[in-house]
Amino acid sequence: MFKQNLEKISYPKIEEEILKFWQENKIFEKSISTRDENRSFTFYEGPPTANGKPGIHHVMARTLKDLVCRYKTLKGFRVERKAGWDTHGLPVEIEVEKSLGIKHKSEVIEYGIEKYNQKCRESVFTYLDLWEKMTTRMGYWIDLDSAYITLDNKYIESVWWALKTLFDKGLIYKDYKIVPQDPKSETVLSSHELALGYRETKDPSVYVLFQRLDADEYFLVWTTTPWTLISNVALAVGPDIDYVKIKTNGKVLILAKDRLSVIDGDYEILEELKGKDLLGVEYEQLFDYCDVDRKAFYVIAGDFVSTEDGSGIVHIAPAFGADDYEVSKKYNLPMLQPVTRSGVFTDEVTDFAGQFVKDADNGIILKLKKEGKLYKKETILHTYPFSWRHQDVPVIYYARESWFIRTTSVAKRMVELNKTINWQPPEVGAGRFGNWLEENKDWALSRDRFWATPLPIWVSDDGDMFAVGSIEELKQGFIEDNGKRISVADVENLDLHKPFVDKILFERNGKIYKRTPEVIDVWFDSGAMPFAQYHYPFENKENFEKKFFPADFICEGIDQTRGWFYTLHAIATMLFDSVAFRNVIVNELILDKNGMKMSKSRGNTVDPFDLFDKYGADTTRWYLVTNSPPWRPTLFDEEALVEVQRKFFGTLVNTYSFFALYANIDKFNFSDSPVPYNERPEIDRWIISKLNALVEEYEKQMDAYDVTKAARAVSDFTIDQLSNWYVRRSRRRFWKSEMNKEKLSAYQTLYECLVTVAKLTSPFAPFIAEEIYRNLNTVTKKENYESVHLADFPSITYREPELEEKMDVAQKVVYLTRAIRAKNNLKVRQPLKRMMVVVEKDKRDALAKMKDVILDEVNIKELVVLDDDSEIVNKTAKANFKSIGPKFGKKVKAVAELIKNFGKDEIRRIESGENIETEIDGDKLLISKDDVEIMSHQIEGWVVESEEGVTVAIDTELNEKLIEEGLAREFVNRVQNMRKDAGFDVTDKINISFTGNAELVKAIINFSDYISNETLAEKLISEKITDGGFRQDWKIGDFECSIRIEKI
RNA sequence: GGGCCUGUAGCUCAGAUGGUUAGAGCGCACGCCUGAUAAGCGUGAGGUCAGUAGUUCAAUUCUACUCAGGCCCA
Repeated sequence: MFKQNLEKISYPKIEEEILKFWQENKIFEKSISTRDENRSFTFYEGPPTANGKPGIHHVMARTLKDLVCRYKTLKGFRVERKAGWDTHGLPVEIEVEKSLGIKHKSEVIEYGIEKYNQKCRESVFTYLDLWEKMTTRMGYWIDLDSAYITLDNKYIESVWWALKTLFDKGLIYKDYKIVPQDPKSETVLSSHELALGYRETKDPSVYVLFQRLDADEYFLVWTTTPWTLISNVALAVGPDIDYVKIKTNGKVLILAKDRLSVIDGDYEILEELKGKDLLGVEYEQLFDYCDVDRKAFYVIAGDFVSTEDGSGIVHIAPAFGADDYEVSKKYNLPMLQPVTRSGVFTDEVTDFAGQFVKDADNGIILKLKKEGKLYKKETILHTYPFSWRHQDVPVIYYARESWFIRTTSVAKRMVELNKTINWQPPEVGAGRFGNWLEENKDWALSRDRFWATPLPIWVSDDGDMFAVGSIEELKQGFIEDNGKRISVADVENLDLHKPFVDKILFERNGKIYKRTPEVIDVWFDSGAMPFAQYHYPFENKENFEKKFFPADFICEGIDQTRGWFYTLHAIATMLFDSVAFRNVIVNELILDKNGMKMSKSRGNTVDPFDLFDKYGADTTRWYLVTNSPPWRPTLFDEEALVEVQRKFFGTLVNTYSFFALYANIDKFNFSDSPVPYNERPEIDRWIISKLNALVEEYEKQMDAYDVTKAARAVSDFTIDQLSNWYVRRSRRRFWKSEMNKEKLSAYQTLYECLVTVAKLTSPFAPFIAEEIYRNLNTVTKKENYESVHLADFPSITYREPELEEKMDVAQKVVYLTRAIRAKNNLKVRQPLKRMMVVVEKDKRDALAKMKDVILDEVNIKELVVLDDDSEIVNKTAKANFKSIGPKFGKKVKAVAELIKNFGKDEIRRIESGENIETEIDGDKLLISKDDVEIMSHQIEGWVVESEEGVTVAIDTELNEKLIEEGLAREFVNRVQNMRKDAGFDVTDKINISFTGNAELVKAIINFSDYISNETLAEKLISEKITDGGFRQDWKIGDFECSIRIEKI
C-alpha cells in the first residue's frame, strides 16, 4: 500500500521522522561512501564563529551549500564535506572581556593570560550546540563529527607550516605601517574589521596658519584632525597645482587658487604661482612639544594633494596617515609620535598629556586661536570609522611596527588566477573582488592580542630570526623552570597558544631566540583551511593534492569578499600558485519586509527555528532559493512562505496523494513491465516528454549554478503541467474500474513523473522529496535505493518535441475558449455545439490532432479548423517592424500606416507571395510578405478571442439536447458534492432519488446512463423523497430540485 | 569621494540580441470549475518599465548624467 493522507500530516512532523530515518540508517554517510572515490567534488565549508547565534542568513548560505552538494551527489560525485569552526580572534576576546568586566588590554595581563585564554576556549563553544541543532534540523548535510577547529594543535601546526613557508620565501616582513587601530583594545584592525565601523560623524574642520620663516606670510592648511597638528613635520603641495598669494584682513596667505572660496570676506590676489615654486620653503613649527632629529618643517611635493576640498596644502604627520608615512620616507622626514597605543598624548605634550587625542581637539583649537594661528573653524559631517566592537570609540590611524605578508608580490598572479574562477554572480568576481585585487596592499598579519594562533617567529637580541613550521621543530626548543632547561620534547600536553609558546626559547649559534609576542589575524586561520583542515602536509598529503584542493565549490555571503574569499585566494596563490576554489556562489543579505537590514537592535531578526517549527525546513529552504536569486538582496516576507507551502508543496503532495489513493484501489505496484513509451496514449507521452525537457533544463541551470532558475522550473512543471493539466486531464482514466494497458500506462506515467520530480526536488527540499520517493519506491522497489539522496540523477529517456508543441497549441486554444465562456457568461457545464479555430497553416495539423483534448476540456461538441482564407474570416494587416525597419529606414512610419490600411485585396495578394509596389515621397517601394503580419482577429457574427496567431470562435446557440445535457451535468455536480458532504468513499456505489419539475426530470432521464456512470449510481429514480439517506435541496438553473442519495 | 549592484502593477519577482498588445504570483472585485487539491481556472481594475538627455526609422532594453536604495572601499 502506498502511504495515504500525506496531505494531512504537518511538514515539520514529516521532517522530524525523516531526520530520524537518516540518522538511524546513516544515509548521509552512505551518500558519500556509495559514490566513486575517483570522482570527487570538493566543497569547502567556511567556518562560522560559533560564539554567536545562527540567523536566517546562515540558513540561506547553508541551503545553497547543501543543495549544490546534494545535486552533485545525485550526479554521482563523491562529495566529502567537513564542517569547521572558527574559534580564534578578537570577537571571542570581546565576549570574554565583557563577561569578565575587562575594559582595557592591560587588565588581561593582570587577570592572567593563561586563565584568560582558557575562558576564550570555553566561550567558543557556547553556541555550538545551537549551531549543530540548526544545521541538523535544516537538513544541512555536513560532517560535524570530524569538523575542523582552528584552535586545535594540528590545525595550528598546519598554519605554522604555511607561515614558515612564506617566511622562508621572504614574504613576511616587519615594518612600520600606518594602521587603523582600535585605541580601546589597542589592536590593529584588519580592513574587513575597519569596514564594519564606518558611520557618519561630526568632526571639526579647521584652517590653520603656518608662518613662513623667510617672509611674513602664512600657509593656509586644512585638517579635520587637529590633534595630529602636534606631530606635523611638513606641508605638501601639488607641484602642478596653481597657488595664489593673497592679502586679506591684513595678512598674506598662500593657498590653492581653486580653493579661494574658503576665504571669508574680501581679498586681493598679490601673486600667482605653481606648487613647485613653493617646494623647500621652510616654516615655523606649529607646536614645539616635540623635538626633531632631522630636517623638517618645509614644503614638499605630494601627488595626493587635490583641490577638491581644504586649501590645497596638506599637513603631514607621518605617524598618523598612510600618505603621510609614504611621503615622509621619500623625504626622510622625522616621525613624531607623542601618542600612546591607547590614543593618549604622552607627557611630552605637556598641555594635553593623558588626554585621548580626539578629546584634545577642542583644547588644541583653543590654543591655536589664542596664539593667532587659527584662520577659521567649522564642523563637517563625514563618514569616519569607529571601532566595530566599542561603540563611539573612533579608530585612530597610528604608526605601528607590524608583521606583514608581501601579498603585493603576487598581486598580478592573483588577478590572473581570479579570472579562471566562476563567480555567481559574475560581477562580484570581476568587479568587487577584481578591483580589490588590483589595488592590493600588503596584508597586515600581526595582532597584539592573546587568543589567536601565535606568530611562529623567534627573534634573537641582534635581530636575527627564523620561523618554526612544525611541532617537531618546536621540540628543539626549551623552557626554563627554576633555572633548569626542560626540552619542549619532554613537555606533556603541548598547547600552541599563548602564554605557553612564549616561554619557549631556542639556542642557536650561541644566541638565544625568543618568540615575537604577536598573534596573527584570524582571517589567516580560515584562509588556511583548505590544507589545515586535513593537517596537511603532516597528514593526508596525497589525498590533499589529488582530491581536496582546490575546491570545486564554495558559497558564502558577500561580506566575505574581502574576508574569506580573499584570504583563501591569497594563501592559495602564495603557497600553491593555484586558485583555492573554482566555483563560488555569493549570497546577498536578507533584509526584512521593508528592506531594512536585520539587526538585533531593530528587533527585526527572524529566528530560523521558529520558521522550521511553523513551516518546515523544506519550505524555508525553497522560499529562500526561489523567491529571488540568492545574489540579490532578499526581502524576507513570512506570508510568502505560506504561499510557497501552499502552491508548490501543496500541489506536489496532492498529486502524490491522488496517485496513492487510486493506486491503492487498483493495487498498482508497478509489477508489470513498463508500457513502451510509443505505445502510451498521447497525453502520457506528452507529460513524459515535458518531464524530460524539465530534466534537461534543470541540469543546464544547476551546472551553471543558477539554482533559482532550476528550482523555479521544477515548481512550474509540477504546478502547471503535471497537476493542472496532466492529472486533471487524466483523472477519468484512474477512475475507471477495469485495469487495462491504457490505465496501466497512466499509473506508470504519473509514477515516473513523481519519482523524477522527487529527485529534482531533493537537493532543495530534501525532506518531502525523501518522503515521496520512499513512499513510492518502498512499494514498487523499482530502484534499489533506500533514499532519494542515494539515487542517481534521472537520465533523459524520451522526448517528442512536436507533441509538446501540439499541446502548446491545444492549451492556448483551451485558454482562449475559456476566456470566451467567461466573458459571455457561458458555464463550462453547459455543452455547446461548435467552435471554430483559425490558426496559421503550420499549426493546423497539430490542432486537428488535439481536437479531442480540446473539445473535452471546453465541453463543446465539434471543432472546425478554419482555413484562414475562408470568406468569413476578417483579416487585418500589421507592419512587421523588424523587417521593414532596416529596409525602409526613415520611411518606416509611413509604410506602417500604409500596411495598416491594406484591404482584403492587398492582403490576399501579399499572402499569395506577391509584392506590393507603392510610392512614398516620390520613392518607389516594394512591400513583400515578410514585411507584413496578417492577423485574423474576427469572424463575422461570432464571439472570438485571439492571441498570437490563434483565433477561437464559439457558436453560442443552444438546442434542446444541449440544454438537457447541461442540466444533466449540473445534476451530476450536485450529486458529487453530496457524496463528498456525506463522506462517501470515492468507490462507494449509491442509489439516487430525486424530484424536480418535468423539464429537469426529462433531462435526467434522457441522460440517466451518463449520470449513473459518473456518480456510481445503481438506481436513479424520480420519486417522492421519503425519509432516510442523505438529502439536500438544490436549485439547478431556474429549477428547484431535491436529491437523496444512499450508500448501497 | 570611488567601485559594484538594484529601481518594471499596491506587494514579491520574470522578461526584452532595440520592433509598436511588457508578463506571472500574491492581494482586490466579479465569475467559473472541482470524484486529489484549506486547491485550481478565467475576466477585470492596476504600469509615463525611477528621471532627464543622447544614439536610432524605432529605447522600458544601448550610452551619458541625475535621483533613490543597497553593499563594498576610502
